[in-house]
Amino acid sequence: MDNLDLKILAIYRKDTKISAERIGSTVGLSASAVQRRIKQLKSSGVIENEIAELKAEKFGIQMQFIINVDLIDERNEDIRQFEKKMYSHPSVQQCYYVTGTVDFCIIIAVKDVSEFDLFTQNMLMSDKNVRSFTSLLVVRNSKTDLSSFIDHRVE
Amino acid sequence: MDNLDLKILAIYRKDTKISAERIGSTVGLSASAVQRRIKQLKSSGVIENEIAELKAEKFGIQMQFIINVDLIDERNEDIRQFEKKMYSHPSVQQCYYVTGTVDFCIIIAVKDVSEFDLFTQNMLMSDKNVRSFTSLLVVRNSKTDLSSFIDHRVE
DNA sequence: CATGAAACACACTCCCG
DNA sequence: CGGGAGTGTGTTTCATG
Repeated sequence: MDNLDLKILAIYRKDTKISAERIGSTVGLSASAVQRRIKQLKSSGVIENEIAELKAEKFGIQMQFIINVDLIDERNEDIRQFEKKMYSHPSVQQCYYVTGTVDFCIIIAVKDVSEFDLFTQNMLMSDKNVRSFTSLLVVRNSKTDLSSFIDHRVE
Repeated sequence: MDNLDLKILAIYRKDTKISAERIGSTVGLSASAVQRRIKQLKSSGVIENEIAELKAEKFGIQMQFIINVDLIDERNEDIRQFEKKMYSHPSVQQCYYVTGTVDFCIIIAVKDVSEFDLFTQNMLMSDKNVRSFTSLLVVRNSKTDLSSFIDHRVE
């Protein structure tokens, strides 16, 4: 993976529908070469998958919460069970199993406060293995993921 | 947006390279109809963008941390400034501005502990407006985002 | 060994019934 | 909505350096 690959990734990552010809014209390569490299990046696993990001508001989702959860029993089995329970719920976006002052950091997306309230009641308060949890309401969040990482490494 | 759209989204969201014909054969529609609907979903903004997910390990990234940050001054200007600073750093994946016991919840991806140490020194400890912060090491995390939300709503 | 150009195949676009 | 002709894109092959 050389610098040309990074340049291609920096563009392609943000928009997988862009044509290889356009990428080539900005990185200084023919369309064929760009397509070959993208294909190679896929087969080598650098590009894991190509997905569509959906606008949550279009589904009535208006709020996000970050919830830090502290469990009582922390055996491997308990951890797995809690994880599975979280991922089975449609509101759970992310479920991080962490080490530190808490055991889990989960991010949920809900319609309104009452849906959040229902979530905490049905998924956390009623769980005998949940010792405590604290919630943070997300006011603003701009996704980036690996974007800046790649962009900072190009050229 | 009807149930057919949801069915299409559930498939297309996970793999934007799948052909409309294959989607059509599973949802019971012609390729033309599927393409029309996808086009409509894009123009209406339900599909925000189509991106590639990259394997962090291929870039030497092995660890993730969740850092909860408490600021001293919380005027709009201070908030914006801190946000901007975070997003300018290549290790920052997510930066949530939240209300609750802390002001920010940021998620960073780094190569090793020393890179994490450098981050806290250069970005947090040296920041005069950072009152305190606590870090959580991510042990395990399976991405889902809106996946389960859509999948739960299909049919 | 990777590149660029050309022939090919496939998927999307658009129009029409 | 489904099917067809037309267009554009990715794929493959080949010759070149």
